[in-house]
Amino acid sequence: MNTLAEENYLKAIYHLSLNDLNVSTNQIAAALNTKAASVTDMLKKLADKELINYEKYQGVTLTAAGEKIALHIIRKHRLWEYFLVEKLNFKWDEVHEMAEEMEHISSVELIDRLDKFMDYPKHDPHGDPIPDRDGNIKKYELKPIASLTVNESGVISGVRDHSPTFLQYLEKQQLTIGKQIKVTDIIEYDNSMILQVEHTTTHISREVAKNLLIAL
Amino acid sequence: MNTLAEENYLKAIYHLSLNDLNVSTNQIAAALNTKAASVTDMLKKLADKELINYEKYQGVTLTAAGEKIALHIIRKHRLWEYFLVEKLNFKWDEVHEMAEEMEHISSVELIDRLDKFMDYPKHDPHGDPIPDRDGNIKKYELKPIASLTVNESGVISGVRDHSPTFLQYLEKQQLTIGKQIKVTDIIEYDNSMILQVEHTTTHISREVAKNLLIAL
DNA sequence: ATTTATTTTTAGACAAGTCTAAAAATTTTA
DNA sequence: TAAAATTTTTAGACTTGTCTAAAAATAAAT
Repeated sequence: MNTLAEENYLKAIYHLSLNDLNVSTNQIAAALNTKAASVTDMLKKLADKELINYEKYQGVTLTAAGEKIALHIIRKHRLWEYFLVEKLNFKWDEVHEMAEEMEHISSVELIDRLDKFMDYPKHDPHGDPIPDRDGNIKKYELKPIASLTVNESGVISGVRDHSPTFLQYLEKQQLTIGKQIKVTDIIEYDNSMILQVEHTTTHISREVAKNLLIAL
Repeated sequence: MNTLAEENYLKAIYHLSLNDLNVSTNQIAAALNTKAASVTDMLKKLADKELINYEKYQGVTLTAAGEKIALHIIRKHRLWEYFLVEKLNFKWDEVHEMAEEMEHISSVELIDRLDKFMDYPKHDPHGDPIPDRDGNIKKYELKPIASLTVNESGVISGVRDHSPTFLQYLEKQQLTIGKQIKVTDIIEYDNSMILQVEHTTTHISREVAKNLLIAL
């Protein structure tokens, strides 16, 4: 259907679109670890296939068809991540690279059965929503802990940084998905925050607070 | 490590080696649905990497390194087939194409955990032995039902033809892995055989008898 | 033991996806 | 708003894996 490279471009454009309406060539190049010239070549191909809207120098957006494909890849990625954590007992910081390969396995029937096997999970191990088979995805309604003020609380429900080092740090501090937290103090000097997490207290930097998300 | 194409060539050569010591260019081309000229190109590349022993016009054999890679791919293929049948409830005739994609997922840790998750199966759904993580594989010690004489019996333990049509036929006749069979008669005219399978009687052609294997 | 048929290899070409270097367009800055 | 900086595109080249057509080697047949 589509090549591996095309799928990776569509997925990258989808993710970048969440932050910027028009995605630039350089952004895509950075996300895919390739060069701008290569990106331009591929953008022409994807535009020919009507998977993206592309005008020279103006950046790109996904067409409905392109977005559907991107969401299908993301669905597969997140279901496989869930499988790896829940069934094969990998940690949440270990599964991304494997899922990057597994998301390209083509069978739709396989993914539907996998979904059923795991009893239709709604979120992957990092709290990201899993699109359904028609490409419907729950709107992302989380906000960073950094936006809270003293005495506000919430439930940890997602992360903005998926890097293993960040995830390992959170694990060590017990700051994992589902945990109830409360902001007990904010240090004015550096905007770092003191959190109450279950029965312990943790001190996190503003950097961490911006990348840890709670449910609204 | 190795490209997808290289892995497919090594696997094909391994399978063909089970019937012929030296595998010919044309045999490989037929197995991979490609042209002899393309095969020659790839054989040079694999020989450069010392994964095959190759002398012009003489056919090829796998080196120890090449065989190890082939067996690793086959291990992954068969474990994924087992997963698809035992965990996702696919039928034995539906899993080959999916496993062809899944066998190229690279993580060794993933496969070891999958193996454990399924409690270390020894055979895939078609009765083929699953190599261990070091590339050791049980010697194939099965013989076709066609080699039996009247009143001999055995347990169905493998197939020589993995095509969906053959597997579906066997399924319908209840001729599946693990079934005890006994030859009650052989029709001299066409060498077809009458089998006792549990409490029923089935009549199979010589063609089928050659492709259905029982344990020694 | 030659001729014929078959198999295999070489030669040259092509598509996908990438790259570097240079040109063109856009954006920023003074 | 014109010059400078940045971004994006074009041009041309390279790699991987494939192909067709033709040449070379091997095997089969008379």
